[in-house]
Amino acid sequence: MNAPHELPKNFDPAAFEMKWYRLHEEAGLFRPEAAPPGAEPYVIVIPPPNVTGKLHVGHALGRTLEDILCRWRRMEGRAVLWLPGVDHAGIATQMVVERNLAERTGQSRHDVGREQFLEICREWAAARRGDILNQIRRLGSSCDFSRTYYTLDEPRSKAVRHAFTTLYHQGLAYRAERMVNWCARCATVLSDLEVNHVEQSGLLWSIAYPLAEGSGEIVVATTRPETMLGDTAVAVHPEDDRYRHAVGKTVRLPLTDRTIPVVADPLVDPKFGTGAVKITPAHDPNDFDAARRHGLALVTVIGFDAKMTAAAGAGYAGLDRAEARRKVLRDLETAGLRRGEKTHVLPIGRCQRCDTVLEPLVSLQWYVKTGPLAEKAVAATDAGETRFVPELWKKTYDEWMRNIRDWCVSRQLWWGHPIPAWYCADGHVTVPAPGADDPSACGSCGSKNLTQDGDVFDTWFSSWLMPLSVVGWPEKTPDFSRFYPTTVLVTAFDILFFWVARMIMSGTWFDGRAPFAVVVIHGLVRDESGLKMSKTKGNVIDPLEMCDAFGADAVRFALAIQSGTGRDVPFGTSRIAPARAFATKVWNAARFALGMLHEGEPEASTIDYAALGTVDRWILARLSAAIAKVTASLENTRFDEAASALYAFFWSEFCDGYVEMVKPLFRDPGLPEAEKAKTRAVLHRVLLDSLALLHPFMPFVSCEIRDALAGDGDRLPVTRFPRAEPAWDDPLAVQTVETLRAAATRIRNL
RNA sequence: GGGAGGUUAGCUCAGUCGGUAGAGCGCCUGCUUUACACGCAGGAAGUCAUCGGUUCGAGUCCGGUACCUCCCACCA
Repeated sequence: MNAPHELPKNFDPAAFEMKWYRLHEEAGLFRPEAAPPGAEPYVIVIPPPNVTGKLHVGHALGRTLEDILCRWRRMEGRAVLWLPGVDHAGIATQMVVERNLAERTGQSRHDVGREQFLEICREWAAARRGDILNQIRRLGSSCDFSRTYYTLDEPRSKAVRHAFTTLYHQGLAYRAERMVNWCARCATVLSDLEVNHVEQSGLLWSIAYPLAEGSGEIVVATTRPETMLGDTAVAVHPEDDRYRHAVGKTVRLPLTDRTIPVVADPLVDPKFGTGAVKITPAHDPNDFDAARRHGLALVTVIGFDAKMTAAAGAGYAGLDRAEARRKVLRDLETAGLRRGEKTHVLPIGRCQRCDTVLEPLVSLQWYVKTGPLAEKAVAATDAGETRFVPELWKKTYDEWMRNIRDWCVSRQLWWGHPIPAWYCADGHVTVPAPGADDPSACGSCGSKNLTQDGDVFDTWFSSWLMPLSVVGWPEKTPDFSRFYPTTVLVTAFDILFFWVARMIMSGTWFDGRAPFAVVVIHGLVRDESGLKMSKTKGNVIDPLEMCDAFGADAVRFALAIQSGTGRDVPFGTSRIAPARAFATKVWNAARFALGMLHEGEPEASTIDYAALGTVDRWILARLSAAIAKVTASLENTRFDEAASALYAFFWSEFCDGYVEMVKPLFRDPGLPEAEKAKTRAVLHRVLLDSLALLHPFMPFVSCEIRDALAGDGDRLPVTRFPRAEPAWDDPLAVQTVETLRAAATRIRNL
């Protein structure tokens, strides 16, 4: 414990913020082991930031809210475990490393080869990992860094393998040939969630398909003329009189030498377009299904590189899909088969990562059968095992869970967890039992000639296990038994499906217990006028720059006080400046108080309540009310309410009210020292409690001042959180002082 | 096409159980009052989107309308 001391006149957060962080981290205060033995655990797993990324405002908000909860609960005596980690970010990392490689050496990943490329990825990721963790520290996040996880490390790899092999042997992981979302730029399949549907205005072309028997034609309408080269039928509605005569006949497929049948299918909407639809089973999900119903062949005319294949015909093979479209339209025009076009708005799927237009293609991939998992998850959330804050998100979650589709978990990338599946020359699949080693022979035919699947898992296939894997699952570690399930998850709504819903599935499926008791879903951080941040608008705010300019305390407070009921959070210098002003206010109030307190005996903390006057009783009553309000607000995860209550109490009541009222008292030479000592004790107590109350929100300035005041800045993170004192409730004193203050205002007006 | 949310001061947002509307920023007027000009003391400013209903009383509860936002969605 340091001796109480003076504070410098200038409030300079940079002078002490990181000093306190390092001191507390090194003292092990952020580890659950710092709590008294037997303390009830309080566990939060950090949503792991991508190793490719830099801490952005969204992270700053999430980490701030988590830290407020963790610091508060820690001060309440809970064994707080806040687990930090970093995500290996499959596609994102591979993209960055590939780009770097190309810029540096002009080589592609294929040029350097898989092993070499993975080594480069590993080195790059290792170099970046520390940065992002330090950025989390800069915000003051009181994580237990001794337990830091990485989604691609040994324990996490074990968990991924265990999960997949378990699901496989339960019949819930399977390999199937289906129509998938293919990104030709990333050269991988994507899950449905990774597709951005964007409405786009395009054209709907009408094309005539002549009847094979000679006279007549059927005009089909399409938005993708280039795929006609892969048509294997034309479909019309069974009840459509216009086309009834053609059903069962064949048409000549223009630009090819093929003839294709006309089939009747209720899927066709007679009112749309021409009422006749070309069927291209290899390039359209609906047509793929229709082909199954009618036993039609698949003709693949677009390849995984988004170029036309040999099957597209001599004139088209090798063309890019866009060039192919132009050529097809030109050639149809020449053949006299174009029948006009009209504008049409259609939803188009784009790659979430690189915005490339996705191609629906048929390919063989690994899937997780999500139905049974979703059912268990929903049963748990319905039973209240996990509560959503705000509650309305449960509806969105329920809705998604009800309509859930199987999850495509394989990716044609190199960077990620390898898929533990082996194939023999005959195509038999061998997946080891959970916990078993790599197979040495085919499980079906005994062949020793096995090749491991060359794909890796979707990054989310490691993330969805987080609450389990970070505490050692599937091993029954001491951490697992103590810290699973976790207490709270704080996250933005944009990963509700990607991450939150899937974690609930993995927890309930593999362990039986939901992975967290509460999910706190916050909004998006926007700029100070409420606009979405974007590079193009140039309104992106770097939280770390803001920490340097205003102090991390101010950044945190600004975020907390704006984060209302799960809604978007306006943020910017106009929001941070008032928060810094508040920190400065606290600083200066403390400087004043120190001056008063140090004139008398330093240990002036014993309050003789019965002997106190009205003003002292008033501020104690208000302090108690503030404590009650802050505590209740935190219990309801109303960070904005808690911060506002603190701000209003400290500024309006303590500084503008109490301090101004006691000033003349301290300066009155006629007043006996014993009288002053009573008020000094109250001043001391109010300030001490205020700083403790403030600590979860502004950990640094609160420590710096507590250290000056009581010499215990090093222990503040584990100092008891203030509790409301019912004995201080004094409505009469409150009313008297409030009447007095109102009267003062009236007099000043005169 | 389905679903969710929003509309309160110039701006960004609070508003608990229905009882005479609040904050921050901005604006105006005074203040170098020895903690603080990142401050102090005051002030102006709202038809609570709109229509109807319930009620002694509605920003708050119920129904409709308008506009805005977002999410989900394989129909050409």
